[in-house]
Amino acid sequence: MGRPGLNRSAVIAAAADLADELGFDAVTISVLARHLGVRSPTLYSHISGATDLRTAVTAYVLDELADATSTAIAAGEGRDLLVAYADAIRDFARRSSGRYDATTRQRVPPASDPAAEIPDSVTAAITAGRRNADLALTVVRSYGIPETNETYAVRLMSSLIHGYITLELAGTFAHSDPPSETTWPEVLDDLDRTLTLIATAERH
Amino acid sequence: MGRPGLNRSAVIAAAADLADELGFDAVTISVLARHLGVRSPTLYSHISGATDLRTAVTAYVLDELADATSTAIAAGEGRDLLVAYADAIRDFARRSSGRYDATTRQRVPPASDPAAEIPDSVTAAITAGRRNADLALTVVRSYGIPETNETYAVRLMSSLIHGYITLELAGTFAHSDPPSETTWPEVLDDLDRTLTLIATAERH
DNA sequence: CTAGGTTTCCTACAACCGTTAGGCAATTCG
DNA sequence: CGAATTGCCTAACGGTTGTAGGAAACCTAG
Repeated sequence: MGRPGLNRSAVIAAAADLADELGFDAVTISVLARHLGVRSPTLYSHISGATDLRTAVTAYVLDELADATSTAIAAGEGRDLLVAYADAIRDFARRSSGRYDATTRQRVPPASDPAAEIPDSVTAAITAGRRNADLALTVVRSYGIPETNETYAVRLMSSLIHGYITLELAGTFAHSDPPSETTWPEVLDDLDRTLTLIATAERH
Repeated sequence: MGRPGLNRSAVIAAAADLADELGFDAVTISVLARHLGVRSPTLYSHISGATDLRTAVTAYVLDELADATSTAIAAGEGRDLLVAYADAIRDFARRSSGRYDATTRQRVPPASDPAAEIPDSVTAAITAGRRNADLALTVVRSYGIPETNETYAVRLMSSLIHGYITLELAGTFAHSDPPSETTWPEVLDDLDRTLTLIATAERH
């Protein structure tokens, strides 16, 4: 039925590649259409607009990231697990910075109109986001952190990893010694120490 | 000489306010012109284009942020200084999220063409960025951290603070207990502990 | 008070992007 | 082979960036 050609998945995957090539800001209908060798209106058969496209890319990339970290933390626990997890995220961000940008640059819609339909891409992004949150929880739990402090530990770990990667990618660390490559393991050392402390010591 | 009216500073200040009102993405020639009650081409007398405008806003806001943290850390040392510093940044980000976005969303130009002129707004942003970096260094130094580890400590502290604020602003912490307000002081506690450790313990 | 110069702002225009509407052609199924 | 389905197209509209050139307002000098 009908003739074969592009489909939604192919369009979104191409958009993710485009983000890596030219930056997430270049993920736009016209640029993407040019890259795919079609005219702009063609894409509206597969996506419902520019925001839908970008949100769909975010969801797609969040799933890729969850896949990457998921396989990285397949084995090990405690410090090894933390390093594997953090390295997986950082490697992902360095290998494809446009994709990583997509995971952070997408604002959650203000949920303004309760009558408004929630697009598929939004729920997909939320689901994929939760998947990543669950993986972070797995890492924290391997430290034996009591349930009361799980959320706190996830926030601490995520903030530090995300913050370091963001600043590194923005070039903030590029103009001072030592190289960012050197300080990264030290950051993980200190994070490991703190997570261990949270697991063992009683907190007020 | 000439008639009075807008000038570059007024335009950029208005753009910063616009970022807080409608988000940094809304900082665009046409929207800004509408807000100022003039036509779009008018703004080209004061700025050289959309990118120049956004970069100038970044520089302007980075200076505001440096002002805020600078007065916050006027007194105190160690833990008190850290809390004052971090709270100043977080308060700034929460009070004006569009402005804070401007500090992070601006990519450094790839410095592609060595023959290309570097616009004033870019050098201003770099200078303002360095001002903020120096303030971070002041906080770290008050812990008595040896010079060898200063850069590392700045990176650790900046990553954690920036990461937490970014995720908090993105709403990542909004759907889990305890509230973000509660975990923030704990983050600073752990950061204080780690900075103290870096200052006293010998590091490999 | 008038003339010049300077600066601000405007209209007009070209190019590009997002988006909608409607039509042609290719493919697949009965 | 015919028909439904689907993919892509052209045409067109509104909005945005950016350029060119002109008109009005203001300050200063004579």
